[in-house]
Amino acid sequence: MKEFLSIKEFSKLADIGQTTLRYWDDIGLFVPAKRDAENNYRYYSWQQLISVKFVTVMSNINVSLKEIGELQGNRHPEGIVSLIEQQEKALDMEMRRLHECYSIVHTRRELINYGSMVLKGFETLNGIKLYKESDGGGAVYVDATKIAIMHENDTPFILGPRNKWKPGEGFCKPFMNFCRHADHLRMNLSFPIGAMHDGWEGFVEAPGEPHYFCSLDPTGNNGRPAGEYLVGFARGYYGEFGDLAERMKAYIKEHDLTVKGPVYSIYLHDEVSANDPSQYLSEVSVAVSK
Amino acid sequence: MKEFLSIKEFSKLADIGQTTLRYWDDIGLFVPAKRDAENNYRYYSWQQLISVKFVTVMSNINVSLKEIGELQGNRHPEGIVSLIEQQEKALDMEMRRLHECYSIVHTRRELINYGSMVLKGFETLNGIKLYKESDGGGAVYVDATKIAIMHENDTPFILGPRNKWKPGEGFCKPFMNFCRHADHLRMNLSFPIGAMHDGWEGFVEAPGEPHYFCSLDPTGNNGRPAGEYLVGFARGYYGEFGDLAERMKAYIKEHDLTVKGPVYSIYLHDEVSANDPSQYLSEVSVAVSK
DNA sequence: TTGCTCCTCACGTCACGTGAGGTGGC
DNA sequence: TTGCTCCTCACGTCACGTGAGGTGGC
Repeated sequence: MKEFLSIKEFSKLADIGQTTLRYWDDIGLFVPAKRDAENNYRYYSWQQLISVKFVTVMSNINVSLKEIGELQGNRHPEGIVSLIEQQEKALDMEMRRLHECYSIVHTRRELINYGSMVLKGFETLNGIKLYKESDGGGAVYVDATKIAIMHENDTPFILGPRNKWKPGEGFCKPFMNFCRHADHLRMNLSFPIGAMHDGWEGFVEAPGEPHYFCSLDPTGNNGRPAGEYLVGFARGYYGEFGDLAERMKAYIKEHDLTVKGPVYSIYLHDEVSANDPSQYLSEVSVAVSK
Repeated sequence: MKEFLSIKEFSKLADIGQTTLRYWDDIGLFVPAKRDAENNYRYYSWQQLISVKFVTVMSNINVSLKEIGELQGNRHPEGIVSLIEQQEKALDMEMRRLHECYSIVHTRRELINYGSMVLKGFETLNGIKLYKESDGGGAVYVDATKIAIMHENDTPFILGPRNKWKPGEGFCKPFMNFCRHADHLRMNLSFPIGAMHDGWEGFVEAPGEPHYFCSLDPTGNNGRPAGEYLVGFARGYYGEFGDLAERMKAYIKEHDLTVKGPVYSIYLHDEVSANDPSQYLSEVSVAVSK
């Protein structure tokens, strides 16, 4: 009549570590059904295999051992149901939170990958997106030094407040102001951040002073619509686009293009993915028609 | 030219606690851009608002600060992408795990609630399910002391191995054997557990010795099909059904019913939801036709 | 005697939280 | 002088993990 399990047997069947079981015993959360009077060995009943599982589940969903213990002492259906109801709600929120984190890292990964492809001249493109130069016959590779017309998909974002630039001041104040509005605009600042100029003239005048910052949240209610864009790339620090504006201007003139609508700047490689500011990479795009 | 932020300002804008920032500085994970030479005040740059957000996101998805720190020291696109790819997979598993936990507590809550309704004679039924006595005209209340015919929905489960009962032995060995097969049968023992007899005769012979145990996993590939069932309730310890078999037998004879198929026992209130074994509540059901 | 399981006790770990006691500029 | 912000240092917390040293039955 072997009705009791040693700590090793119990640990194996319940899939819980022995040290965890000893700890739960120490704090009085889950005590063995029997103790050997001589050597103090712990013995668990088979029924405890059932009740211990509830403890592990609740612990797995981040209920503190204290809270679990309070219920273990006084188990009744209403108390258990009320705890479970609370935790179902908490779990729901936790899963939403994780999903947002997933969305954040996924968005960033796509930007970095895009940037890496640009730097490699799309050697690794692999047919995921089709980038076409306007003057070429078919699909050709584009690298970071080239200006090209590309078809871009919809890129949603949340637009921040309008920036105010005072002469001599850098990104600091407008950017901090953007951060301050995060809560109010329901922005999660962990998403990659982009920038926007109202129009082409504004960009040419002051490429480093965008009219808006934006949070590249895929659930955003605003964004860059799908379509044909003139696209250029620049390496270097935030807002430093080198001669990119000039090169794009020359391209527009040469190909007799008309640009319209806002100019979008997106950092593909930034603080997060590079040590050296000279290695940062941004994409500038503006809608075009012939 | 206020280009730097005090720890308080930075803490507010980034939504990270000051103690956390000091700790991250201590361990070298995320150090302020500047330190005041005189009073050792910490000053953060606005750019750090961007990079710190990546740290918080990675930390939020359970990447250890050590792992994050290793990348912070040597940031390059490939390393970041590789870490993110790993974490996307880990996040996916974590979300599945949480979803299973949700399913576990939800299933248990439904059983407890059902049990509580039974004990209250369905006073709180509220039209969620329709329980009918076979001899009554319409829908009537059923309590734990009554035998009744009810329409039951599909109840999925995973069936364990066939139990072997030796005379004089209790639940212990068969139940432990069931637990031992958990991994192999892809059962999560945290789900509520039920039992099954092959047929009515087997149940009447030995109500406390079911032929199978089962895990009430809603994704199970087996289960009690939807249909009309003769249902009875019993209070008391595992496998102790009192005179329930006799009462059900009398009901069958009186109403000239034919029972068929397996007999299902489900614990509505058990170890988890009650202190006192005399308060445990189980439901026994078997398919019937007239 | 050897190997195995179990015990207790002390200390470590991870990512902070919480005061205590002191500084520095308006 | 008062209030505010910042500092360091020490200790606490939560849920264990990790030996160290010892027991007890085959």
